[in-house]
Amino acid sequence: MERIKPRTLSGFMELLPEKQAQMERIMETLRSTYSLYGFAPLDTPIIEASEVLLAKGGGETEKQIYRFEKGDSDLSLRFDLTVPLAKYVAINCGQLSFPFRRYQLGKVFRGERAQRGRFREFYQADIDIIGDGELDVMNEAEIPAIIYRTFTTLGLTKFKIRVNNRKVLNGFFEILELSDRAADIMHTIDKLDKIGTEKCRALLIEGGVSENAADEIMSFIAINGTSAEKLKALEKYRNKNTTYSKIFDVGLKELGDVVRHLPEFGVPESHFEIDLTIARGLDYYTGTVYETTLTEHPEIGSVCSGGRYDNLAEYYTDKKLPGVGISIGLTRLFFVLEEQGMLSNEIITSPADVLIIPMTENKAKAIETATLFRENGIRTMLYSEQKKFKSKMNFADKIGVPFVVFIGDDEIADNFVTVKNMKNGHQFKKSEKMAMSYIKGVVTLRNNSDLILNFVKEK
RNA sequence: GUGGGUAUAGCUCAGUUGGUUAGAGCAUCGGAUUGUGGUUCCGAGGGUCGAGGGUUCGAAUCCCUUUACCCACCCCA
Repeated sequence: MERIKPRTLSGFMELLPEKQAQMERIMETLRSTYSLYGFAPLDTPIIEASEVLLAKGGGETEKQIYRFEKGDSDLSLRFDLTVPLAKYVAINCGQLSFPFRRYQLGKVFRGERAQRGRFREFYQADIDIIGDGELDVMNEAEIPAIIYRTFTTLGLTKFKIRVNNRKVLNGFFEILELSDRAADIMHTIDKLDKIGTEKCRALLIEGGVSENAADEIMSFIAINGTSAEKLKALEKYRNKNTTYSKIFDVGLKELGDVVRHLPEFGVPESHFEIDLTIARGLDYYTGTVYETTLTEHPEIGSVCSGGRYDNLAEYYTDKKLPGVGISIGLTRLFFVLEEQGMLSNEIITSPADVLIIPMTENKAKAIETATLFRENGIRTMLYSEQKKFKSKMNFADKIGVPFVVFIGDDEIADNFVTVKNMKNGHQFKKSEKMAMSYIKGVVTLRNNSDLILNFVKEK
């Protein structure tokens, strides 16, 4: 028989059981943290009608989307969780209570070329708050608090949430009479970090911006200092918008409000900053935008970003649904943590808390003990294979199970079980029930004290 | 989509100017050792050298084509 060489597609992450256990633990942490802020869980299909996903049309999305036909149906794999949310809210808005807060962990797909830290299938962990017609700016200040708590709960300390406001940028461009080029300019300054000021200025001029305007832009985004100092420096652009909307002034007030409330929400000054170069590629953002990077690993890019949008579902409904949300690139985050050796090896990755090894043909007591353990919440594996003793112990070692229970003829005759602590090798005889409560106690203690990550290598 | 690199055992890789039967470490399996593991020792299995073509007496090695993967750009989480 000709065998086919098994392979996993490039850009698709597949983990061994131990790593998967760590991944699942991180996902649990995200879910519980999101829940703390009153977000409800949501799940939507991975496949949608292409016309729904591509309602906005054009651009990178169309190039990168996985699209196929099944019968007469034109179908696509979702490339983010925001568009499916828009669809969901448009369909169900009559039955939802607004502001609607939902979180969603799910796989998304992008048919771009894979590279370091960039995947074609990856998890996003999104939260969004959707308002009915209106949504207070306070929600925009709450979002970074959730990012902060999520990351610190995971055990991360070295990250920075960078905040900006699109209205500030758009208002500024309006002052320079460059509104028609706003998207291009934002795109260019967004790359400042990567390409440097010289090249950034050159690109602006190349894009048709006058030298004077380019210098204005460069000095605008070069504003530095603390958040308070930046806000103060921005005051000099106030009242310069000629149009009725006064968009810069509105944006500046929003940015000030957000920044002022962040410490009240529990985000320390050290972990956020105003960064006037943050623009975000997606053009539906209209207000506050966020980007979070690991300060020790800037090369990997943003691991969490998002922002405020005014009209989530405009392609599906007349209803005006403003919102704010962020997305954590979970697969990328996990990839960095794994690569940097930051994933704790203290975490329990064993699929079981105890392995019961029958030492005799008479398996009844072993099975009964397994049943008793399971009824009491102990993750129990029963080793049924007819292998040599050494093989059985090797198996116990490999899965990293903390306890082994032997049940042989002696145990059956005198009605006890032999419990062995695999960490220190200690071994003792106990009644089934005593063994059960002993193991349960130790396991519970370990679970609660477990850290997900260790940062020994964080300098 | 654009540019560069790599491809030899399950994994990480050696393999000389082209020359006998292509090697190592790790992993796997068996034995030393049938109620006490991680160590050690001994042994075994495992390869159409990515695929196709060419040059040559002879190709893992040189040439061409192709595919896959990796890195970077674009873009993004």
